[in-house]
Amino acid sequence: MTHADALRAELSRAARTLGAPDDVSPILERPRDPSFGDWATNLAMTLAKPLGKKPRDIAEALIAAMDMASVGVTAAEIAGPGFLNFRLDPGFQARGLLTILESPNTFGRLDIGHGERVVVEFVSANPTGPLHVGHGRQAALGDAISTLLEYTGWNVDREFYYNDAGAQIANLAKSTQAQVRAIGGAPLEIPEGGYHGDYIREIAERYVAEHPDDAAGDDLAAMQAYAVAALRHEQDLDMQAFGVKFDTYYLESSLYTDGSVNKTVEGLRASGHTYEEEGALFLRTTDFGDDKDRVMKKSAAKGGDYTYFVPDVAYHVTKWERGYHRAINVQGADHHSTITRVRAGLQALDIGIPKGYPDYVLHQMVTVMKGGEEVKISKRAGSYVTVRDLIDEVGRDAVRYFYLMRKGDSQLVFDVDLARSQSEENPVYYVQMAHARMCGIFRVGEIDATTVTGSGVDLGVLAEPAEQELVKQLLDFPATVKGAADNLEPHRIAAWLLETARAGHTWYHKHHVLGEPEAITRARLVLARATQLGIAAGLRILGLSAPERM
RNA sequence: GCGCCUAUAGCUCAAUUGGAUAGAGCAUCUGACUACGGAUCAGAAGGUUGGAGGUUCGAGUCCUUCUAGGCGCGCCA
Repeated sequence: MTHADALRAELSRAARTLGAPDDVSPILERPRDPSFGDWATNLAMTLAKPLGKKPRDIAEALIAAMDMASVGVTAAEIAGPGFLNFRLDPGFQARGLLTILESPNTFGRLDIGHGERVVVEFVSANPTGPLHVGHGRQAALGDAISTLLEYTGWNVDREFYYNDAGAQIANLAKSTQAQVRAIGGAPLEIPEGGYHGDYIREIAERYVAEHPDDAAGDDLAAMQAYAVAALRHEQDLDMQAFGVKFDTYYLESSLYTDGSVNKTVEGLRASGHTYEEEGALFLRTTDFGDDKDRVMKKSAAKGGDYTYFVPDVAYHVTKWERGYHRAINVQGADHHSTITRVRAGLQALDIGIPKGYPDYVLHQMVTVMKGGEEVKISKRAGSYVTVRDLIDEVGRDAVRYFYLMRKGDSQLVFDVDLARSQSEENPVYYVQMAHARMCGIFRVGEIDATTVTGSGVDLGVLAEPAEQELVKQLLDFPATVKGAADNLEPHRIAAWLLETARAGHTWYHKHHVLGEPEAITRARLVLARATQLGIAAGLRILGLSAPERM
């Protein structure tokens, strides 16, 4: 139980003695202005209506009813329209640090998920080209969201869905074939809707070298398989360079071969939500909030294939059937129209899948600037900036932090030319530096940091304002983790790290640890150790390294 | 035209989900290195939160409307 929990409980108890309902749950906040104290609550204002009294009178009664000493409160004041401000005993507050030292690996961890399984799907790029900067945002977001969920008690699987079937793959195969034939001397004719990137040429060259029997480029299936395998391998290397590991790779093609697509179509037909029109099969998605019905199966005149959303529905059925009762899809905002469609398909099947399944985290587009101009990202035209370029340019940590420091639903401008100069001022180094500094204290003092337990240390001497601020900041970590996990917003961790680093740097600069009177050195070592562990924990959630020296 | 997202300091972004005097970084200006790392610190300046109404003790946050931008609206994926 954190100190905030204890204070909340005491507030609830006091409120009930005044006649408040049993389920009263006071909200504690850190006041913006530290001169207002360490904790503040608006409880008296929210109770004004149900109790029929003035907020300030209720606040006074609450103060009288509370046992302040038991929760370390040294002063309580009423302010403004009825805020209650609490001031804490410094030593009482600092003892919260001991929980960090006792179990560094569980600091901030919560059990919201109760070990239930959740699948987080992200990147899911078609194997038709290298991963570009937009995929990088997904990789950073998806990975951090996954770690956040693990941190809060979920059993998480990271999944990559490969659209290795359908029209785009056929285009890839034909584009490869055109390049293979061009190598053989034929004029280069990239098909309509085909891919123009140089990487197709390279794949074709390797194909020719490894398939001397098909120099003419007649075996389209072989070229398709070869190109897909080559691009999947490239994408794997990209993700490896970014430090992202997937637990499962799910192939769209398998949904056809194992009968899932057919089963889904039969289920939808049986549901009564389908109809035929002009030779095509439609799903009445308007029954589930879509603005128009969608084609499931094209008419014979258009090829008679299933449209993409049919395997998409089948795919999400497998998620449910594989035991994931929670599913989160991280996708670019350009895919948002699929949300209604997929959910409609799952509802139409009526197989017990809840309405909001799956969850979506949409992120806005990434714009790339190069040479002062916007680079239009187009795989088909062959113009883009890859994730790997970015990592090579500025480093993994800086790229990850850059993606994660802002909310997903704001657009992101990535200026490639400024990437390097920005990287030197990237806040991630500021944060890592704070961690390295704490490590430096132990290095210079020749102290094994793991032996600092805080037992027998009087933490009451950590009374300097800079120390109290750092203590409070560190103890806010669990609440920050909860907020970030509940909202699937890793940028909150980035913001916490920045604040903590600032508080750490300030404290470090103002107050010396080593060479002080023993009582002070011992207490400050506890604070240094807690800061080191806290920052490392935050960095770990975002997938960033915590270097001991820089 | 319809749907989703966005608009906050010169720039890039926050704001504990409706709380008190809207905060950081970068850039600009002024200061601080003989102590654990100056990749740092202290300070200054910078705002009608796109406009207008509304809801209430209280609005950057919720509602209405307007403006501007992004994305989507296919028998493409």
